Amino acid sequence: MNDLDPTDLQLLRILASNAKYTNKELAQMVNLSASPVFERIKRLENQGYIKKYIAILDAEKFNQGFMVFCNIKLKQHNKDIGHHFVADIMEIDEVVECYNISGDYDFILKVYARDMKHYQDFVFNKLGSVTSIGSTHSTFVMSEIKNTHNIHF
Amino acid sequence: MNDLDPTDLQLLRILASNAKYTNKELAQMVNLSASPVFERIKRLENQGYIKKYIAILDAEKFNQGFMVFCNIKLKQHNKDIGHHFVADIMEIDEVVECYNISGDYDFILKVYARDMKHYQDFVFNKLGSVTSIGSTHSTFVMSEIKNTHNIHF
DNA sequence: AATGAAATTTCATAGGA
DNA sequence: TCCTATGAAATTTCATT
Repeated sequence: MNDLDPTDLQLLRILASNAKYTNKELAQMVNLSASPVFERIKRLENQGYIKKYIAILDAEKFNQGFMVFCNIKLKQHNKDIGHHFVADIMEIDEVVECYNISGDYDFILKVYARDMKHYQDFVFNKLGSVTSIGSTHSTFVMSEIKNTHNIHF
Repeated sequence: MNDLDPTDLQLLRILASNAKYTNKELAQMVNLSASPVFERIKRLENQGYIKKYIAILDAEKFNQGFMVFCNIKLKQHNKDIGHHFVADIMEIDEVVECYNISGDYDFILKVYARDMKHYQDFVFNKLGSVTSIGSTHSTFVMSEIKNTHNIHF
C-alpha cells in the first residue's frame, strides 16, 4: 500500500470499475504515455494488488436473479465438522459466497437461485445433505440497491 | 438464455473466472478458431449477458480486510424515506453492496472497513447521519470461505 | 521513472466454404 | 456459422533522456 503513488491508485480505481480501457486510453487519463502505464499495471498484478480480471454477467439473464442470504449454524464446533462444512460448501454451485461470522449463526452464504422453487430444492437437497449443518435461517433479497463489485480505498 | 448454445455458455463460464485469455486461447478451449470466438463474445456483450469487465483487487492489501454485514431497519416505511435512504447509501464508499430484504430488517449492507475502529467511525459518523435509519445490527466477518464473484448456470 | 520508436501479438473485418 | 487472410490497433520491449 505504501509503495503505491497517486497514479497507481488512480489506475486501480479505473480498472476496478472497467478493465477494458486500452493502455493508450489509461495513459491519457493519468497523463502518461502507454508504456509506463503498462509497466505500472504489470507491477500491480505481480505484487498482488490486482488479483484477477473477470467478466461480470447479468444474473437476471440466466434466470438466476433470486438471491438469498442463508445463515447457518453448525451442529457442533470442532475442527473436523468445520472442515467438512467448508469442503461441502465449496462444491455447491448455488453458493457464490460464504463467510464465517460472529453472532447467533456460524456462517452466512450468498446464494443464487432461479426462483423460490429452486431455492427450496437447494435447501432440502443440497444443504440437506451437508451433515455438519445444524440449522439455517433464510433472508430473501427483494431488490438490489447497490453492488460496486469492489472496494473503496 | 435460449439463444445461447453450449459454446456460448462455456465462453461465459471461462470469462467469468478469468477475462484475460486471448481469443486465440479461448478458441483452443472451445475448439474453434479465433474469429467466431471474437464474434460470439461481441454478441454476448451486446446482448447484455456480459455486463462489464473489471479488475478484482485484494482488499487485504489496502487494509480494507474488515468486512461487516450491517442490517438496517428504517424509521418508517414510506416511499420518501426509502428514496432518501437509497440516495444516502449510494454515496457511502464503505458500503460495497446493499439489498432490500425480507425479515426483521429492511436492508442488508456489505461494508468494507480497515478495522473495528474504522467500522465504529462508519456506524457513528456515516450511518449516523442517514436520518432515515431506525436501527442497525452488525454481523462481523471472521474469515472468507468462498467468493466466486459470479453466478453459476 | 518516463518517453518514443520498434517489434510482436492480438483484434477486428472481409470474403469464401 | 465456421474458416483463412489481412490491415489496423494494441501490447510489450528497449534504447534514450
